[in-house]
Order: sequence, then structure tokens, then C-alpha cells
Amino acid sequence: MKDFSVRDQVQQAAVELFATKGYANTSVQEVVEAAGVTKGAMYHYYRSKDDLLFGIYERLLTLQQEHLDEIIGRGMPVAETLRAACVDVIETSIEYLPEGTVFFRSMHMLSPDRHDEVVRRRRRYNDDFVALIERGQSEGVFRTDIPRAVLMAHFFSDIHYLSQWYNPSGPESGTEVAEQITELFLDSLTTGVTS
Amino acid sequence: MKDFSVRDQVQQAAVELFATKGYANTSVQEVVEAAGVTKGAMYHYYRSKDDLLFGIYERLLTLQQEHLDEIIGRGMPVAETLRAACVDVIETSIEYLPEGTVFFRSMHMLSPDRHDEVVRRRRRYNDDFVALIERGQSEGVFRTDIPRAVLMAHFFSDIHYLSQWYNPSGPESGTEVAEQITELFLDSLTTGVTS
DNA sequence: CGCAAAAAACCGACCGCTCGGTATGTTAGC
DNA sequence: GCTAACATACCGAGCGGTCGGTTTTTTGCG
Repeated sequence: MKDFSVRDQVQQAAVELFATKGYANTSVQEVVEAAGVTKGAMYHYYRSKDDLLFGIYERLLTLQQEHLDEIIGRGMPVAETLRAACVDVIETSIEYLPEGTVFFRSMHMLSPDRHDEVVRRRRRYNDDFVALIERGQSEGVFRTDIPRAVLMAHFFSDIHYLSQWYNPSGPESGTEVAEQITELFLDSLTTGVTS
Repeated sequence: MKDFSVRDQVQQAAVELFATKGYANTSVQEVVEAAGVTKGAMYHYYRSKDDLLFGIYERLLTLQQEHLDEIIGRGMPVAETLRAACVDVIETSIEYLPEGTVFFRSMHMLSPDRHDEVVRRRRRYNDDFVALIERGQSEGVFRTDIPRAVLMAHFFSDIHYLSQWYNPSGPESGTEVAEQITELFLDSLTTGVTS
């Protein structure tokens, strides 16, 4: 019976270390020691340190895009869809808080092509969200006096910032915070709209 | 007539390079070449690469704290004070966009004591803002159904995120964006409050 | 099943190189 | 001639990555 795959052990240790010490300040040696394996073993599964880093991005990008696709696929009214999407992405980001820290802090450490792929996939995710806002605007439920880019940035900024302030062992659960932030965003998004 | 001080030239080049390539990926050699000086000159003015980085933090922290103190010192009504403070910090952050990029991305590259000082001073800045919200709540002009920590994070996230999306050569001026974001924040902050 | 051959997993000493930092000049103004 | 302001040559720690080899697991065949 297989314990835990070396691949996963290494990635887990890497996420933890990269999040606390930073990618550049973490040597491959430290990662493999934390994972309880050797350098040889790690380089058997990963071609480079960069590979290891990209794996973290890959995982988060795939997960969140899948979630978003599923929520949009439900075919609910646009306001409910957006609310569900917002709550979900915040909850997920809290669940993967160390990954988020690395994600937003270490993008420029990726090799150029990897970096481009992350930007591409992130943009697609962003565009899917913007499309929701656009729909809501044309249906008259969201305000139109502020550029969509600003509205979108206003929300994504919350995701970005989560790993900087949220404390999982604090008094508030992830779900609570997710709903509070979503509430704030939707309140500002619907201000001035006559219902 | 003194051209531009070597100190400033070096810091300027450093900010630019740290923002685009990242602190860890920028060698001291590259910095001094971009600044048009030599390594010897740089190490005459800075004790270490860390010193150079800290200088960027020092500058931004001092500037923003001074601005905030000044605005609070005007003694306006709390809602107006908060609005002015929000607009100002966004405008300033846009003016110092590369500094902001470095600020939020490279904090963990600072030496532990420097890191602690930045956290300390940042916390003071944060607390000054929270005090404004608290005042507004006790005066009944801001909502009280969401924890202050969440409200505050919701705004600071916008500052954080600015360098990730705002394009100074785009169609919107810094002031416009500053007012739009502030509007969104204040709208969400005053939702549900009977005026 | 038995067992050898092949493949996958893993080890760890080692290497080339980069980079922050220093030591030792050299120049110019007072 | 003394100090501040640089320039140049150099150092060595630490890093990512490699590579020859060993152990463990899987496969194939009688």
C-alpha cells in the first residue's frame, strides 16, 4: 500500500517553504529535506526547480477554472451566479492559502514561457468573470457608471490580498469571510441601481 | 552644479529593475550598470543590497504616513476624512507604482529586523485607518454588520492590487481611478445605513 | 509459480557558475 | 596630505543541476 507519492510530498513541502520563506530564499536542498527525500529523487520527478513552482500554479489554475465553469454551467440568474462564483473563489483561495501566497508573489520567478501560460489562463478566468458583470449590466442589475476593468480589479484584489491578512486559526471561518467580502462587493456593484 | 546624486540614481535604477525582474533576479551588477555607476560607488553609499531594498520601503512608508497624518489633522467630518485618505493613498500608490510592486512582492527578502520594522510601521498606518472606520461606526455613518478587519482588508486589497492591473498609459487617469475605487469602497461601507 | 531481465525509483557526491561583498587602489578638492 | 568619492580586481559561499551508480519493482516467459 503506497504511503504518499514522493511527487506530492515534495510539492507539499515546496508550497509550505515557498510561502513562508519565498521561492528565491528556499534551496532545493531545503525542500527535499523537508519532504524527507533526496535531491536525486526530486529531480527524478521534476526537471527543475521551476517545474516544481509551475506545478503549484497549474494545480490552482485548473481547480479554480473548473469551479467557475461548473457554477456558470448551472444556468442561474446572473446575480446569483456571480454571488456563487465570488463566494467559491474566496473559499477556495482560503483553503489553498499557501498556494495563493506563492501564486501572487512568485509569478516573475517562472520561466518566460511558463509565465506566459499562467498569464493566459489567468486572463481567461478573468474574462469569464467580466462576462458575468457585462450580462448583469445589460440586464440592468449592476451599475454601469464605473469601468468594468475597475469593477473587476476591485474584486480580484480581495482574492490577491487574502493570504496577506486572513488567519485560518482566527475567529472567523473561511465561509463567513467569503460571504462578507462577497456582500461588500455586490453591495458596491448594485449601488445606485433601481431595483 | 550637481547632476543627480549617485544615491538617487542607484535607487531609481534599483526600483525599476526590482519591479520588472524581481529583487532576487536582479544582480547588484545590473543595478549599477543601469544607474551608470560602478559597484564600488554603490557600496560606498549602501552597505548591502538589502539596504538598497529597504530604502524603497522607507521612502514609501514615510511618505504615506505623512500624507495620512496631514489629512486626519485637517479635522474634517469622518466620512470626508476617510474619502480624502482613500483617494490620496490610491493616487500616491499610482504615482509610485514600481515602488508598490516591489513593496508588496519583496517584503520577505528583507532581513528579519528590517522586515519587522516595515510590518510595524505598516501596522500603525493600518490602525490609523481602522480608527477612522471605528469613529464612523460610532457616529452611525458606517455599517457595523461586518468585522472591521474585513472592511479594512477590503480596502487595502485595492492598494495592493493596483500595480498588478493599472496601466498608467491607459485611458484612465490616476485620479479618476482613485475616485472610482474610493466610491466603490464607500458605497459598500455605507450600504444598509439609514442616513 | 520461479526467476531473470528490464525498467523505474532513488541516491549523494560533485561541478560550474553566479553573485553579494570586500580589499586595495586611484583621483580630486580643500 | 588628508579625506571623501569613487574604480577595479578579486574572493568564496551557496546554488541548481548532473551523473554514475545502486536498489526496488514490474514484466515476461517457461
